[in-house]
Amino acid sequence: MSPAPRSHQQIQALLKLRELILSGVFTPGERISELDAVARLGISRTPVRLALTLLEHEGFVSTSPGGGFIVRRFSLEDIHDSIEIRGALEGIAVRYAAERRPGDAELEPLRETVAALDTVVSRIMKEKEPAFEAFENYVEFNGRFHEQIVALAQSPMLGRSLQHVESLPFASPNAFVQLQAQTEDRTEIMLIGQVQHRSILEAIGNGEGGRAEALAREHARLARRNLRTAQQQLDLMRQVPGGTLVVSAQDLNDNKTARDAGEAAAATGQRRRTPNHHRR
Amino acid sequence: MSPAPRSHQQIQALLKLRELILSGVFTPGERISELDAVARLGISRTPVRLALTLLEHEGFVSTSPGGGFIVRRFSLEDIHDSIEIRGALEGIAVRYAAERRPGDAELEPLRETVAALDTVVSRIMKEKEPAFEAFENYVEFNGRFHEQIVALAQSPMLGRSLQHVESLPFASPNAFVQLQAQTEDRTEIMLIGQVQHRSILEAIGNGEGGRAEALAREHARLARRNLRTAQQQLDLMRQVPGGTLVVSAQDLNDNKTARDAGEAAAATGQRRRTPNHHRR
DNA sequence: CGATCACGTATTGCATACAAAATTGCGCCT
DNA sequence: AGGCGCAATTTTGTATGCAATACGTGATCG
Repeated sequence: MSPAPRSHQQIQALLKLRELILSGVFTPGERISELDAVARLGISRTPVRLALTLLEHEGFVSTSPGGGFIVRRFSLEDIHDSIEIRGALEGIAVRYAAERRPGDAELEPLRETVAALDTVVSRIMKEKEPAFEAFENYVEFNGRFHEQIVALAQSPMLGRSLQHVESLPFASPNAFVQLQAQTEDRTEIMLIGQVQHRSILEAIGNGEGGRAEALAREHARLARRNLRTAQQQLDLMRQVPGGTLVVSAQDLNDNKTARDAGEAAAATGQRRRTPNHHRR
Repeated sequence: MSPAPRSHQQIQALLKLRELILSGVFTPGERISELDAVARLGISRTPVRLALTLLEHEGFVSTSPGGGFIVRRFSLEDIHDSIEIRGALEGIAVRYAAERRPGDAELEPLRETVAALDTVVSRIMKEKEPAFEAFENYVEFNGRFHEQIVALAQSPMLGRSLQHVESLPFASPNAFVQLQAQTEDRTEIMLIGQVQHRSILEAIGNGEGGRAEALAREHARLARRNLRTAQQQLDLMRQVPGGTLVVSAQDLNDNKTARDAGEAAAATGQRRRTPNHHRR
């Protein structure tokens, strides 16, 4: 009937819940009851329940032993490993791409993206106070670059695995770019990154599979360098997509001592309910 | 109250549907309607629907444009790539394991598994007609080996990604072992595989991360060799877990010509309904 | 004779109602 | 006074009913 409302409730529930988790409304370790979510979203239990199950597969929540869902906690090591995994998968992608020996026409879109990145990066490096808009451009073309190398691999399975890894937002190629904009050594990092972009393109064009793979892996590790920076200033971490899900070992202990008995009960596999949660 | 019936309907639905798909009752490309599944399973629509959604995330089915699910088709390239991805992830796992420099006590379980594999392999190679039981033993210890190297990596994210890849059964480490039992060059393959097992263990023990990674990757490629064997005799493919989901380019064309107009309609994004599907 | 529009039917999607399981709090017994 | 057990309430899990959407078929008009 109405023009757009074919957007199903499931999708709405999924998006809203993901947003609530990422924005920190639901804190890591917190238990999400269906009724909570239903009351918050105004959507009935069936689609909410389905959305929560999907979020579990995406890794945002895990099922509690007694039933129900809890928001997952992630450590800095988890982010570190996710980046490494993404690098390995992108490495396979560019190796496949190189070994297929794509024609010039096929490589043209990637060439254009790299050229666009060249322009954006050089502009950012020239200006002392780079405009916010410039970084948005960088995010756009950087994302496109990563999409294109995966597309060039022509491997549905590879795309599937990468999509799964990047469902955790801090594993995506653009996760640390906005943060990078505020760091001191951003010019150095962007320079290195752009050299790697060009080198990967060159390696694919030359059919140098091994070189392309090594480059892609090392390229991903640039994100780990940014991660270390964010690690030192934890307030920066809050700006990283999904950064609110990260709980340091320090915080973990704090939580533990704060929740004392309750946490112990949860550890024994007991269901832990939020004590008094009156609503409406 | 009752001892076991706490096994929920969702899980039953998931298991049964997965079994129906893997056993070939639902053929690749076939549309699965909820009502079909409900009638077949005797479970109400809600858990069936949820199970189908889960199967979608596992990769067994995909959503049809007009709604509903269709059984996914996999090509031999998809299997090839899945194995490569598993190899890459296991490579990271053993590199992490090596770089952690685990103590002797920590490595002991892996040592025992490798020793057990030594025994099984040497027994299989001695006998002219190796007992079926021996291969079952091999499957058990081989699976344990792969579990243990992932555990040694101590990386939840890595475990998560591997679990996702191996949700497609033909990507699992043991997928081709039963098939391997029937091939001519099984002694050679098992010999190589076992040497690799030992070498990986040695590399982890010595802290040789790069070597361990290279070995794990090459080890996974043994499965690709088996895949090539199965490729030549497509009847062998039916013995591989999930092999019924594999549709060669040849079969794809056959299906296409057979379904002619209907397939064309589906290609335009129209919903395609099974014409007359009387039941009961 | 063909094409288009309208109507009928079947299937998906959502919401609610009901049943079962579990946890918490209270009471009783030791 | 403390621990164990029972009961009540909250919450999850399942089933069914209803509404909306989309497809197929038939009829009518050009």
